Amino acid sequence: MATTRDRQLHDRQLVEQWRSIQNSYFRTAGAIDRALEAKFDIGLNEFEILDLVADSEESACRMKALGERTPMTQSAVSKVVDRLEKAGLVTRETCADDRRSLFLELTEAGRALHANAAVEHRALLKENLGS
Amino acid sequence: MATTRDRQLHDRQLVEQWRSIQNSYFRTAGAIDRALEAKFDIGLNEFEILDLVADSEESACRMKALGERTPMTQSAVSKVVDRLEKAGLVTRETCADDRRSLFLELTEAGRALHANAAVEHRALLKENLGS
DNA sequence: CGTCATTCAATGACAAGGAATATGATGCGT
DNA sequence: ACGCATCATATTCCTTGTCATTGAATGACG
Repeated sequence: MATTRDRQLHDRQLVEQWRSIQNSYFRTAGAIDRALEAKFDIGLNEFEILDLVADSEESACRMKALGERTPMTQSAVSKVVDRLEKAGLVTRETCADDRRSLFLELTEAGRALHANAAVEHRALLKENLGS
Repeated sequence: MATTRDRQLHDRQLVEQWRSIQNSYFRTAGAIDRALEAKFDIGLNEFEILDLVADSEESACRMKALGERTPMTQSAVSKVVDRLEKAGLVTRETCADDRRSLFLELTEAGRALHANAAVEHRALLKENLGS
């Protein structure tokens, strides 16, 4: 039977596990964010969106799809795309068959920046996630 | 020798691993945050501080120590404590031997709320982290 | 002591994210 | 064709976080 002491021990381990996840998440995200900011003048969230757009270089009306592949809110995605657009890295193209939806496309500058930033991103992931 | 294809595969796995960490972090943090907000009217960060204060129910000039045990910035901690104090859950006590530092102490209300919230917190950790 | 560098914490200006809501487009039921 | 629910996105408002700076206290050292 589970004693009170067992329960406390288990709770303590859970909390330790959680703190360790938090730390490694923040350490990694922070390192990547600072590096991208410094070298390419974009934040982590902006890169993540760029990365998703680059990844699905095919059909479909993006915005919606993006929302499903990131933990960001719909409004956060909308604002990140605003910034990317202002920075000249992506364009919003209206979608012929459903004018509510939007296509996102990388500009040449966007493609170039993504290529370089991705190298940095992967390197920092490797460094921080081990393996 | 490592081919270009090997490198691409490895990168893809790294990115997958990272997205999985992100998702589980946000899922867990989000669930806890919403639950605490709904039932106890405090956010996750506020609870984490409360938890740390409750945990080190002993000596030492807190604020500083807190900064070392959480990924939050010093100024974030300061503001979280502001809110906790306004909510009547902790008090800032000046520290006799170093008047730059501060003690934090739980009020009775703080202790009570922490006790209840901790149950919820642990339960959600267990649910989300598995085990 | 008097200075100077350092430390702890608070603050103000600003950026970013979330919730709720607005806007406009679609599509269904009648 | 009209009204209505629903969908994709944008926008507004508010909260929270960060950065840089400030203020006060301390400590080291000549």
